Amino acid sequence: MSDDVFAADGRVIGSRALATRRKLLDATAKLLQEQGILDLRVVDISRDIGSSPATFYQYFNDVDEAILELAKEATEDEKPLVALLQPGWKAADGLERAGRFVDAYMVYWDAHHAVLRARNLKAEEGNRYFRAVRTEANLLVMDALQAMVAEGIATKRLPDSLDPFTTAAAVVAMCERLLSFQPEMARRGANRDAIRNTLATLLYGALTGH
Amino acid sequence: MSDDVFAADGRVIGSRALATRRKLLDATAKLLQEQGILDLRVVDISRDIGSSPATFYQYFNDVDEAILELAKEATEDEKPLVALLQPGWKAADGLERAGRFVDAYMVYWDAHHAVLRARNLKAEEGNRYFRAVRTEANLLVMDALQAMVAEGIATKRLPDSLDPFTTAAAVVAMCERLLSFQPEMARRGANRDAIRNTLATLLYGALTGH
DNA sequence: TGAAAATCTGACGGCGAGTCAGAAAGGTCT
DNA sequence: AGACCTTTCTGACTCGCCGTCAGATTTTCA
Repeated sequence: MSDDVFAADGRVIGSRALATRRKLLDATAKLLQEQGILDLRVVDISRDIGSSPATFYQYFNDVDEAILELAKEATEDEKPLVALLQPGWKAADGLERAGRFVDAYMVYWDAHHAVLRARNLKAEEGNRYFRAVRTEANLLVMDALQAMVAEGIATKRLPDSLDPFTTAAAVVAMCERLLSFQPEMARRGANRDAIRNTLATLLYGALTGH
Repeated sequence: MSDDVFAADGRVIGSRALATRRKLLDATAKLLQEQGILDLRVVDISRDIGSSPATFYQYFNDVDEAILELAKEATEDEKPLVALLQPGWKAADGLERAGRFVDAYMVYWDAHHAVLRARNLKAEEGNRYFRAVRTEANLLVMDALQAMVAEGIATKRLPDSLDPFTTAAAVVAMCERLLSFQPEMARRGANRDAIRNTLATLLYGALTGH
């Protein structure tokens, strides 16, 4: 009943319209990636699908609304990451498990980095809708991370000067931001493997105290 | 001879023009802070100083050029941070020294976050000038961080699976990004002190292995 | 003070945002 | 098939900002 999709004026749309809307979203994602959010034009998106700006406004009140939709779709792909963050990383396999999480995070990031960057920018600039989407996405992972830190503190491996929630945020921050730097670091000689292993080591340390 | 300041057409400008240019830069910073980069209009900047758009274009070819200038100015304020990152953080005082660095970083971030966010966005979207400015700024701090990590690895306190450069990048990433999250984390109960102490603990751990 | 240099701005052409009335396409019923 | 209705699309328009330039205004200094 409620996976109905709506046009900008609120009416439920049919299958032809749904296809058009999908094409617009894909074109938005593509151009966001190619040109960046600052040069994203509704005219270009429309032209890209061989249509006119008026068509775009049939489905979205503005570009933000389309990006927000893409951000929500990206959140779906973040959910599986949680499965890689079950407590109990031990010396024997902890580093390897951290590595697997980093690998998965890299794949996720690669697939959505343009949209995630846009989402974060809008969230940081105070847009409440983007804030909500980012929070929802981050909490998925952060709840799991927080539990691991709490366990580490309980077993005295980690100092109690760590706030679990903030530590979880720091770990997410590290992952996101380091991957943003990636192209530039590559230019300075740090390759993908070095980033991967360093990130895994840092995560393992911050989360377990090993 | 070469701290001359130039207008957009390349001529050297006098003191009246310099003052106008300064006012434009300040207004740009103010509006960047208030409205965010996506809604920044040359018209608004000009209006803010009681002038017309044409005046803006006397001094800058476009808004990016003004933001770039502000980013360069922000870099100056980052330099003093390096002094807080001399190797030799020991158990006795290391955590406290990490805390002092975090404090200084917070002040720096508060003063410039709008500009730094804009700089990072442009850099990540591939703008070479913003990339260069960001790299220059980050390297100041990262060279110092890298040296500390290298020392930690040499003394076997840190595992050699850490790449010093990447670790340095991760530390910068954590600082930058965590402060971005700050307003949102506050809403979820993590106060400024918790962030400060957690960040200090994580830095101390990542840099020294303690 | 008057002429030259420096600085500022009104006014304009161009382009993208967003709207709306009506055209086109698709579906239904007889 | 054809008349009619609903859904979807778009041409054409207004508005506001961008970036330019010629000329107005202010400052300088001989």
